[in-house]
Amino acid sequence: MTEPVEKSASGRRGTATAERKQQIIAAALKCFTEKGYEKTTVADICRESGCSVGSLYHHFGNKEGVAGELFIHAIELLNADLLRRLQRCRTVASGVRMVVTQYSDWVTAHPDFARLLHSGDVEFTESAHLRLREIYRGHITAVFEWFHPYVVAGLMRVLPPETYVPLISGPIRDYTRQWLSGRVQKEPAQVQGVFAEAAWNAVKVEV
Amino acid sequence: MTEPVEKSASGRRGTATAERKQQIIAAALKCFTEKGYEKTTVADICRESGCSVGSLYHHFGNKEGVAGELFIHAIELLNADLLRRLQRCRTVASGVRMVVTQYSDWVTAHPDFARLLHSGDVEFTESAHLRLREIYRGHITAVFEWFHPYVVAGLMRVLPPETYVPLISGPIRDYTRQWLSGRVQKEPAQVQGVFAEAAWNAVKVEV
DNA sequence: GATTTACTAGAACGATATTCTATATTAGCA
DNA sequence: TGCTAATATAGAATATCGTTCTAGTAAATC
Repeated sequence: MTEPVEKSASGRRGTATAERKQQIIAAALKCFTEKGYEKTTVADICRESGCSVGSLYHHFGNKEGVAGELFIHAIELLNADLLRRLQRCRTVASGVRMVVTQYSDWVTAHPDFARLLHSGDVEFTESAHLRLREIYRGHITAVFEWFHPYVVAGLMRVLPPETYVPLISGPIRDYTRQWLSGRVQKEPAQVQGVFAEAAWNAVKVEV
Repeated sequence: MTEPVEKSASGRRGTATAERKQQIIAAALKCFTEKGYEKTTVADICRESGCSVGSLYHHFGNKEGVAGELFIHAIELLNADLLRRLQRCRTVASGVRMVVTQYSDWVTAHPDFARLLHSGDVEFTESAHLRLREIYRGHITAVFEWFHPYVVAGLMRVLPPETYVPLISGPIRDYTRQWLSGRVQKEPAQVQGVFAEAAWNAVKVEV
């Protein structure tokens, strides 16, 4: 199980390579969405993208490699969208609520990505795992930096650091999970109000 | 893929069969805990339990069948434990807090079961799926019945029914997930106070 | 005791992820 | 431009693993 190549992409070759990888990624997303990760075969992905197994393994190392890149791509879209929307908030309350509403809007708009992110059965290669940890750390740091001034100003409760994320995002994530598995009907975006309010309630300073 | 046999267990044969099934279940739990569901092979389970493939398939139909029974067993332990502890509560506030503290106590005490319940990559047979839905429905009903009088009495907020579970249990479940994946160190039981308080805060009637 | 049913065993099978070998294409450079 | 090394593609071969099949054993029932 050798790691896939990662080379400087110069000229025509580079863009062609990037396109091919993109085709495979797109085909994989389609297959995973239709049949789930476990049930899509690499033959499926090859058929859908029109590439050979050799080519797929050359670029991604293995099936997990494909899923890993797709997963990371999805995470980065989600994270970037949050930071963008968070920058526009002008009060702590709206910032906390935004964490919830952005998440529910995003998963409602991109259920295929959401399903992938929640699926849990994607095992990662060592390198993807490390990269993911790094991305998570960076994102959390950026979000905490946004909130930090308000904590200092006494507008947000001081809590054990590792509890903020579950307190604010836990309920909407839990609801989303149930929605993806078909246990509840209403889209996350339709019930975000309740969860956004609860999130602010959980971290605001009592009057 | 024929369904496994399910016969009346009478005499020596019956107990021997039950023991054998139990051995397989126990071996499976051990393997899943050590290597994860996907990476344990049925050969692993057979080796660990000392049975043959034929025997395993006779009793459980397939690998999912083993995981399904284990999963259901775990869920039922968890649910029964909650209902037992909930019955001893004498106020709404303590009941809501109990939902959180019981969960965190239980997953801390049974991390192997917790890992299985959170793993997400167990696909179920049709019958296991239906049984699971039934169990979930019954449990939710029982829990809601306990809380109902308090809602009627105006001591708990009236919210969309499908939001109670995420509001109360979402944060601790989310935290547990992070704990199981190694992203946070403290056991759920060590931070349950914050989440129990938040749960009550989310559903209590404002003064 | 005979017969049916439940159980066990392990070989055989089929599907699928992965590796291997060969070939083609492109980039870099003399 | 032609040569060489690095990249990329293709598909056959391999290995692993879930599942099925066939045969044999033990227990229950009559």
